[in-house]
Amino acid sequence: MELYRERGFDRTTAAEIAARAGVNERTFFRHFPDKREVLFDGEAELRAALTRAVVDAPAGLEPFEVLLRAFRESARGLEASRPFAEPRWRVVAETPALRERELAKHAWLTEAVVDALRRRGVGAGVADLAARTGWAAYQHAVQVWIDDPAPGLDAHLVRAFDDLRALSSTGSSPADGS
Amino acid sequence: MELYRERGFDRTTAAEIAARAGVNERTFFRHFPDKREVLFDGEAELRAALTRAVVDAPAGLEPFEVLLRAFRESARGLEASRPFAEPRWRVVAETPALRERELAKHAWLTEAVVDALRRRGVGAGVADLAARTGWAAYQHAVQVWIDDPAPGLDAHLVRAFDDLRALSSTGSSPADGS
DNA sequence: TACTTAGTGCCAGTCACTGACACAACCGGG
DNA sequence: CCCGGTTGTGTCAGTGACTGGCACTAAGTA
Repeated sequence: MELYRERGFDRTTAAEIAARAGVNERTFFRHFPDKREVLFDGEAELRAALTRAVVDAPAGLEPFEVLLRAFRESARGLEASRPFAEPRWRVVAETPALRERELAKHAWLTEAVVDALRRRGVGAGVADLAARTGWAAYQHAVQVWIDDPAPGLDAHLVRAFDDLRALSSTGSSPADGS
Repeated sequence: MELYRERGFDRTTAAEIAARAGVNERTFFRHFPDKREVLFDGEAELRAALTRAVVDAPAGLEPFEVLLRAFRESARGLEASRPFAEPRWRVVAETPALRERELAKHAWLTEAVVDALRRRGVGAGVADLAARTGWAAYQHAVQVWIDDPAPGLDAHLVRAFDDLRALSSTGSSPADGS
């Protein structure tokens, strides 16, 4: 389905994608609600995995500890699939319409994290704040890792949460390696 | 232009909007790049105001202190315009396509905050992390304020940053009022 | 074998958006 | 006073993403 890489997303028609898949255009739209959705297929599994990781984390952990654990876990899968995922990132990054959809997916995943935290007994307000800011730190780590894969996503993730702690304590600013 | 409220966004055609504005459909698309953009018009000013607030903040402040100041300042305008903004929220909230666009605008605003922080001499990595997580806390506060306006957005904002601090220090969880 | 269900092709229609061309209003300087 | 350029607009024709409706086929089930 990576006609997108050849001609770019905008210059690829739904009819072309369907033809490449040996199928009718109408049939294509029966499998995917729209043209963009093709690139965001695994998100449901990711959501489930994230939810599970949060819910199944050991009791007694603070919300951010739970989130860091869950993100590190899901990051393993992301790191393993980087070779396949990388060309997809490129297409998404250069196409505004796809970036919008990606952000929507992230909001959807964040909601899942909120729900999962609440299932652990975390209050609604704290769950929302923790999920939003934790997700932001996660995305920061992913972005840094995309630009500089050498240290590994896991290391970037741990560092992001450390830096966030340092930022929050109104004492000293963390050292900046970038 | 609030035909959207009467018939909903999806059931309102660009031709209808243009007609209501006493103008041709083609002319409509010369003023707005697309149908959604109509509802996100002040964003450029908001971006400028946010950038200015961050850049002009007193020297010596920590990144989160700068952000909290800037957000509190921009929140004043938001609080004042709530009566006009509220119906708009409703339309956006119930229309997935508009929520996507809103998230894209937020990403755009976050980038502006990153740039503004960097202009203060904040390192690239810290600026990105602080802007993302700070923005997340801001959005959390706005959401809480939408659901419960009584305490004022400013109070919610201060509380969000306090709670974030409490969440980050791996000691105790903040009390949850929700 | 008869009945249902899922997956597909085909057709016609709506609607967001775009490029091209033409026309009118205004604005500068000659 | 007129003229060339800029700006804002209307009109038309076209592309392409989607949608509803109908018919057909293949597979599963009683």
